[in-house]
Amino acid sequence: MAKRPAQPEFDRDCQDILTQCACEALRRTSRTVTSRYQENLRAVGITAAQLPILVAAHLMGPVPLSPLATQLGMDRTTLTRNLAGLQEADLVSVDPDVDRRVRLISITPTGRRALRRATGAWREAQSHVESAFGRERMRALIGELEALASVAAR
Amino acid sequence: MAKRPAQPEFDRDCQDILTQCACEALRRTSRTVTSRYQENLRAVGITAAQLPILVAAHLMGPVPLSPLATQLGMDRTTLTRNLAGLQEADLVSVDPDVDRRVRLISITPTGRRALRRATGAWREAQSHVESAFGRERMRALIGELEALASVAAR
DNA sequence: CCGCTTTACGTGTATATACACGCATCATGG
DNA sequence: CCATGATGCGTGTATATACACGTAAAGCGG
Repeated sequence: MAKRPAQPEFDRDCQDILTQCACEALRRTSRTVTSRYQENLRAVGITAAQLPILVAAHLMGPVPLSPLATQLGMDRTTLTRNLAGLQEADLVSVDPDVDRRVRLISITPTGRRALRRATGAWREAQSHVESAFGRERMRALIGELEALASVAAR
Repeated sequence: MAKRPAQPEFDRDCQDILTQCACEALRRTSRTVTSRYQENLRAVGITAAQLPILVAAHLMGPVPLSPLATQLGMDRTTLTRNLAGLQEADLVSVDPDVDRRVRLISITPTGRRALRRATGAWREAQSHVESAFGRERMRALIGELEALASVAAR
């Protein structure tokens, strides 16, 4: 029986999805790198997703949920869910605002102590990666990631 | 009362975690870019995480689960869970091997048809990003991501 | 052939992510 | 004031991710 006509376009797309797709490359690298950092954070008892939330809560003081989510580039509802765990562990507090629609996020004293230990663990992981990959090279890469995010943002 | 002694190291780390951390930059960009691609794939009925699995199953023929997970740079158990949905939708099949420990993954005819429609939707998203970000620039970025993943891999 | 190790995999559990939908509160024009 | 639209959030649901642990099968030395 005769073979189907070749569809070089389709085959090329399939290859490209594994080797040239920005989404897939990001997701894959994200998985791998997250594991590395998370390994260090495990001893501190916080996750790779919680660390930036804790930091932002520390730096932005009492801040409404939505601006915090925007700052972190994550969905508002994702932040709501992630905050539940941090609140449970008494690392952040969620308080009412004068505007009663708003919930103000802030870091707690316990959270600040955890953050101090976390930054140490984080710097270890960061240093390892910087050493192996190159400090300036990583700065450049992160700059490109920000640029790509800007392009992809709506 | 006297202010606590400044801890410039801690404050710098906090800033760095938001602006210089490879993990956070990757996770954030990954979220944003995934949304963009997923938006296009929605019409096809598959997710951004499912697409590379479908492609790899297509290209690697009947392949054991673990090598497939390695190829995709994801945890073996994550792939198991993700395959459940694809199997449910009859896009991939999971069959026994002569070695009865092994489960062989392959794409189904239905999966191949879905993949054809998906590649079209994917190329649209990919083209948009390439246009806005620069084709060669994106190639370079993806190369750097692969290099970083190699560094972070154990 | 048998016991031990190694390999390939699934499951329980926990967290992460985000869309669709709905609710309460605020602001504003009349 | 008050109706109406805009704003800020939570919840239901579905998927994604991976660690810890357990199980079955294969390999292997004796």
